[in-house]
Amino acid sequence: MDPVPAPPWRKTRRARPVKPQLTQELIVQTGLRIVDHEGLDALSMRRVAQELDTGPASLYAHVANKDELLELIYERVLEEIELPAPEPGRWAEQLREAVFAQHAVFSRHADVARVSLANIPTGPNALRLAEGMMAIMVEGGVPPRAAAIAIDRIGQLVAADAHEGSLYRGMQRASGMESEEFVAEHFRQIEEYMRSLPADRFPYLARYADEMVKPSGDERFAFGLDLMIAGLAAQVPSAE
Amino acid sequence: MDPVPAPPWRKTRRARPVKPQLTQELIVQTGLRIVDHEGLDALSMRRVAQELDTGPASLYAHVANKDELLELIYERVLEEIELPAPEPGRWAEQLREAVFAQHAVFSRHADVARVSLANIPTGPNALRLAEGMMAIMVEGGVPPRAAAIAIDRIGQLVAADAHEGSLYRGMQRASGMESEEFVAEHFRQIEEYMRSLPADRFPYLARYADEMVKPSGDERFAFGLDLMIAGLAAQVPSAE
DNA sequence: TACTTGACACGAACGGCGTTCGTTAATAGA
DNA sequence: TCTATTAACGAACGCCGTTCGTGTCAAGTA
Repeated sequence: MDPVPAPPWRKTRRARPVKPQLTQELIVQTGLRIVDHEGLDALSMRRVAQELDTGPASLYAHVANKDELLELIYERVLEEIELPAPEPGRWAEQLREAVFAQHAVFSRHADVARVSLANIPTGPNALRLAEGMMAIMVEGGVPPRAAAIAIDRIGQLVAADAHEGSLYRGMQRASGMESEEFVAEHFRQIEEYMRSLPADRFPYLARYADEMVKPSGDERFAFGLDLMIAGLAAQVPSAE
Repeated sequence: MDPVPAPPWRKTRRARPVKPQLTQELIVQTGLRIVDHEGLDALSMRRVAQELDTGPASLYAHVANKDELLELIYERVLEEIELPAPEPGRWAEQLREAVFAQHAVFSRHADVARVSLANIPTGPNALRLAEGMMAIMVEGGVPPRAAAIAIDRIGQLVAADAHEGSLYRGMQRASGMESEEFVAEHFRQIEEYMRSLPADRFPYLARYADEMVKPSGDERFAFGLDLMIAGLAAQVPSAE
């Protein structure tokens, strides 16, 4: 279906608005859509170009390289995260809520989290989040030095956890099974394996296989976060 | 320099022990050496084959695919980690030491940590470590359920941290600078950037840029770990 | 109106990757 | 000594990120 040349009597102005003009914005949108629908591994310059009905070379006029594209996609996702204004009395709850909000956004865009692990985030939105969390903690009485490191550690926690989630999504995608039954089956296998270990060399694993396998991803995440927040609360001077 | 056919009067037995026989063991060793010296990104089936003076196809007789090779390399590294026998009175110190031991091993093999993040480790050595840490904690009085999740969370912490370290190593490798001056320069830039932010929109970052940037990687790691251990200690019944 | 310029678009190609196929060569067993 | 098995491997396939040189079209200039 080769394009027929436009008849000469038609005004040649606006010759091809048929294809939306290529912009960085459009490329980032398209990239994010691919990552969300098909996973990070499916994202390639060629795939994005194909989706936009052009060749890979065309993208490089708007994006320096694939790394920059990934960074732009990541920043776009961070934009979705909202932070509350500090209320000193309930800094711990606010911090917890803010972190869960981040967690939720990364759950929506599962594979994007892998990008945050692969780069040290310093874009404008990463700074906005750091500022907000710093405000909540410092106003709540957490020593600035502890708050500063805590932001780093919590960011790592969220990223690592979302990354893990994305791993399961990838395995499930590869297996072609339904999400729930796949994860259940996977954990069932691990538990069975642990129980089958020789009880003389692995007494604890065999005994507590249940405890090791059962907690859901969300429970594990909340557990780790609460450990950290509790430890942080112990460092608020008035609480000593 | 084509090989000259061996003279017929020489015993043809042991025709070519010149090249050591290809084994999985040898392939894993070679792979680990490449990862340690040139980074994970430099590891390819072709690179390993070249190092062993053969073609990439030859490797597939001993290793299913690249993922399996990575898993084998990872297991090999885990072998280096040693765990103490539990002494109930000082479970927290023992746990701390065990985790630092893991951290140290991953520092020696910086890029291998990225493998542990990309797979959910269930090999024999991963189980051995889980068993040992479970023993230390349960004998110390930590509730089994909390201990089980804590192992998961601490493992993630170590992996994420080593991953971050490997990131810096990669950036440094790419920049061609010396290790120390590069990291120092990088942090100097970030601090300067934070200080330059508009103080009305980023008051905390501008004010506490120092605290955010200064702590070393080891300090951050220890901080996060200690938060978790403190939180865990609070869950030991006798301590309530 | 005719010509120049500059930015965007893009086909083709380069060198790399993981993996597979079909063949060869060497070993071990009968 | 002949045969069955298996490790080794050259060549190729279909991907990838990226670059180069060319084409094309709109805006600016004379």
